[in-house]
Amino acid sequence: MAPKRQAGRGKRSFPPPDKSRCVQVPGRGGGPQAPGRGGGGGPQAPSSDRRDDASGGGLSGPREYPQSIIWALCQHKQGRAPQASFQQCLQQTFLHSLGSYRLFRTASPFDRRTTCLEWHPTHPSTLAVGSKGGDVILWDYEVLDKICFIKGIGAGGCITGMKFNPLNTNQLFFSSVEGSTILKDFVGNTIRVFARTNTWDNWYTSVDVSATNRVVVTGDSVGNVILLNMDGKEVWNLRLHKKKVSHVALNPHCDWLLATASVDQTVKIWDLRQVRGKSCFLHWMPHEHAVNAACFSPDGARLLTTDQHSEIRVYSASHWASPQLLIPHPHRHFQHLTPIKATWHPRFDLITVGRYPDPNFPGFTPYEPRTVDLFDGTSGKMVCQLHDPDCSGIISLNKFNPMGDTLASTMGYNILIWNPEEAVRRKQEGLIKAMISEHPRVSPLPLSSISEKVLMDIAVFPQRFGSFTQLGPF
DNA sequence: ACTATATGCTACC
DNA sequence: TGGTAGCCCTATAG
Repeated sequence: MAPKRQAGRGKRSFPPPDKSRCVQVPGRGGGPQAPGRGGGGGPQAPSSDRRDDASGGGLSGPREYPQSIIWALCQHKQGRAPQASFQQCLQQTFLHSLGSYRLFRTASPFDRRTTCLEWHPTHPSTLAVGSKGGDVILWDYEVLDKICFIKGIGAGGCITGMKFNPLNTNQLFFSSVEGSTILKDFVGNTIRVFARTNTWDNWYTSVDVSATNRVVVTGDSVGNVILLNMDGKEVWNLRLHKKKVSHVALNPHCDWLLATASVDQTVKIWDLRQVRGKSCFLHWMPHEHAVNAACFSPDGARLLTTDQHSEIRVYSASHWASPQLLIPHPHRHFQHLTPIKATWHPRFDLITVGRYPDPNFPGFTPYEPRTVDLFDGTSGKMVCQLHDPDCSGIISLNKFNPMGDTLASTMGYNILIWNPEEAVRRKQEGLIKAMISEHPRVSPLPLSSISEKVLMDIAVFPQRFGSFTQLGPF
């Protein structure tokens, strides 16, 4: 038998929090044990063991009717293509490009595990990552030394939730094991304290913010949820769950709709306007295990839940009573692992989640790689797996940036950035730039004169190409 | 190579 | 309903 462990149990006296905060640049640029190329971005070994089920469908032949992006673009430009089919075609194209995603850059700036990951809402290459010691890094991965580092308190400082202030993107909301939900600027100055427990026995576990409704929601480790306005005034504070609240999420399109997930093995949907107590939920979704996360889809119509064992669920707002989709997926809980959370892609119907291979999960194979798995959000089929042979750890958190072309992951102490093969991209961008200077709009160009690869890029990521923004429906 | 360490969760009394 | 023994079994530093 394994030796008896005593970590993480019972009452322990924590070191008194050192409240002094300072700003510093982390000393370990890439980290001594960074997987291969901390901050570097050198040539990448191709990942040979990726399974790419998507390649069967999409762009096998450029002129194949009707999946060809050129066909779809023509149809769309002439106002003929049904929106759904065009969107589907773009998704197929994106899936195809996922096959070329490689580990682009890594960083290991912390002295403890990463616990939290959030992209900047408008700057496409900047992300914030929080750690178990309360440290936070703000990192522009395109500019190697452009970082902010907010020092945490060390033991017991764990960042549990993070959200850029939608009213001022130079500020971040944090919930923390240190016992507060707080708004700070990038230098670490406290702008406002929204909640404080004043005890080591209870702490905040998650935070979300609505810009339209001007409210802040935060959950704690004993089941309470607090609703506050942007000034920090408490609207209500109620015990909505029997155990720790693991996640709170406001619906992006319906700002009075709240989802809460808990280790009490339930997810609940609430109407913020009429919450009175734990029995006032609109809907109640019991799960087989504790639940790590409940995320609304970008259009607000669906809810994605991740449990602590082997289930990912998708619920539809039109029918909360039973899940629309139940995806079996190994991501079991372990005490010293950051809980695995599945997320939506911001623009396509895709779900991203880290795999923790489990000998008891059907289909387990020895030495099964710890991949990042992507699922189709409607069929539930796995469409792609990302893996880099130099990154052997379990990847707990995964999030695509708001533009949808870059994936950030966290693996233990490390931050990983996945991008389409860099050389290919640069080449394409060079091509596009040349095209733009020659032709300010794509319309006068005969479609046959543009390579399919270039068209695909314009269609899927028009934001990259300035003047083409008007082309798509997004 | 080996060990200590790190605010999880469940079942049970 | 509260306290805790037993179990889940990673990844890092020394």
